[in-house]
Amino acid sequence: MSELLTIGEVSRRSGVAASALRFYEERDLISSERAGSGHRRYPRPALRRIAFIVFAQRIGLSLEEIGEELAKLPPDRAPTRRDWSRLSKGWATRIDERIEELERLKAGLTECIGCGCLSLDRCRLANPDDRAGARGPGPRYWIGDVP
Amino acid sequence: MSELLTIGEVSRRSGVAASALRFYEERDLISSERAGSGHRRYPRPALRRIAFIVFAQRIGLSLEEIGEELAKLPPDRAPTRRDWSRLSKGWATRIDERIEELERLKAGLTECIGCGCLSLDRCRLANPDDRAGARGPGPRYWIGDVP
DNA sequence: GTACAAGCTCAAGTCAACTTGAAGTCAAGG
DNA sequence: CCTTGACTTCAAGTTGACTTGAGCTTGTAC
Repeated sequence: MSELLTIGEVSRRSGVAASALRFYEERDLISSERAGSGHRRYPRPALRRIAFIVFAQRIGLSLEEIGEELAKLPPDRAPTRRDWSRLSKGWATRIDERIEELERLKAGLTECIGCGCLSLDRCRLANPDDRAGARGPGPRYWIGDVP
Repeated sequence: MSELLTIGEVSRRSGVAASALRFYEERDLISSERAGSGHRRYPRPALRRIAFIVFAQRIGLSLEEIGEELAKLPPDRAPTRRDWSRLSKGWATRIDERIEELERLKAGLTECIGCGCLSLDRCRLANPDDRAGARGPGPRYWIGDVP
């Protein structure tokens, strides 16, 4: 097990498909050195970077957002623990918001669907913040049944 | 305000774009009667069905899953409260699971990224169930950094 | 030296959930 | 009658996150 890892090794260790790793590289989320052959060689810290990406995805960030976060890392030196933990600051808030929404939805499960009203101003399927946050394609909010 | 609603009215009342409503109809998630003109006319119960769809989406179900749920409703009569609430049974479990994962991720935020280990067997970014549940494209789990 | 596994690039395909556009019809007000 | 807005269908486009395939090169094991 050498100092530098091949894409296959990184893929097995991270659980991320090699094609996905190449894709991430194309999007500048990760980078690799090249062997004389043109094959990718990853230094061990790349694994942490990839872990960070997977982690952030599970939380709900898009690759673009993740890229913006990663761009905040110092380009000149290997990131320290402090660097990493600074990045994930603020995520807790995001997680909490999503958890709150899920709690609301869970309440609505019995209160709204159970009772049959299913309208947001009376029940609590979504709050004003959710509505304000509606953007992009697809249904993002439920306006309610009153004029 | 008549007995039957036009697609525009339903769109305004539900917050779901008319194009999305047509799309749902194509996917047999909702249905409509037609006026002589060929224009869609929705009976009021359609609003509840649409609310159900939006609700289920927020919880994280795909349209296909939602379709399967809706197919369980009695085709011969208007669904009752009991019908609706039977559908949403089991969702609470699903919500709880997702909340638990988010809690784990939140813990990992400080424990794993903070400490720098970022590997799942030692930290708690994902549990065995998550790994087993890995399917479909994209990274779904993090195998860890040990052989 | 010869398989054959593993890598490479680049273009194109996939999937979900819609949206957009074109080309035409219908309904209501003046 | 005419305009304007709401509606229709059908085909094609969009976005995100990848995957797949073709065609070619490299590395390793016997």
